[in-house]
Amino acid sequence: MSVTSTTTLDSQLTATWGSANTYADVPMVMSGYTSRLWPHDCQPQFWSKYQVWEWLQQVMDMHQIDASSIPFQNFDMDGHQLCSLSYQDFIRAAGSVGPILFHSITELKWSGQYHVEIGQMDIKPENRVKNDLFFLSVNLEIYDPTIHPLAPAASPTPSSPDIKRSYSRPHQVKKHSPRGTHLWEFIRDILLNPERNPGLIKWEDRTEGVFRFLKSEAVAQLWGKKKNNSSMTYEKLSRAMRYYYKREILERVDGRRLVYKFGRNARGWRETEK
DNA sequence: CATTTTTTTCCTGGTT
DNA sequence: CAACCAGGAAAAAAAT
Repeated sequence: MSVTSTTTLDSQLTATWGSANTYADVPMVMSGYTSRLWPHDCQPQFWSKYQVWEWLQQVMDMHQIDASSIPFQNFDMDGHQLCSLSYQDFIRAAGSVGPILFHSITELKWSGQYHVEIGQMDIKPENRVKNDLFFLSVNLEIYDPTIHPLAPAASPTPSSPDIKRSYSRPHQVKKHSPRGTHLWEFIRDILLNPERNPGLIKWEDRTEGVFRFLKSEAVAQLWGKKKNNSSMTYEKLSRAMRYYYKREILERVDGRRLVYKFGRNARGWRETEK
């Protein structure tokens, strides 16, 4: 293969997101979206201890903070208790990471849209480690816009002995697509996180679910980063996108290049989900 | 561990 | 010409 354009998208991306990813003290406040996706009753207030644990892991992951830097024991509580903690409580419980956690939970509280699946979750410590290594191995230091609030994120799950699917409820969560590891979800999550989406993809028609890639190669690069595949290209990514037509996850939009449209089988992108 | 689903690679050929 | 779009094939990766 001939390595054609080796234009460093890295620099382009890092330049765009720049230092915004260094969380000295909660810089960007996501005041952006007012969406209320996922009508799930998975608001932090109702989280189980286990879910609180997951949330912790995810936040740590997305900020690339070593999980051992905060005493998890301090968060041995359920969602209700977690939500009642004050900013100071967070500082006390997690030190310098406190603000980040506080910011995260605050966001989740008012937007009530996290969506963690308590059903079946593979619980393997290895996954955690694998994820951490993944992040560490990534040369780019860009902030992955897809791992925030509504994104289930790549991080599968940490291990937690007892509390597995303890949560009662006749028919557990029916969803069977954990992590947001699918391409279309990745794309969706970028669209849903405008604050951290430096013009990579843009809504063309928000209510119709039409969007357009502004920086095709950059998105491919980001996708590749997530899949730990540095040779991802838009050419290849787009092939995968085209397979979604058949499954009606995407609808074809011809004529306009780099434009796609969510189909009836794509969920979670509407501002006011059913 | 086997099967099925998704994604990745590669490619030929057409289009903007 | 460069950058896309369309799909077919086949292989690799992920799920289940």
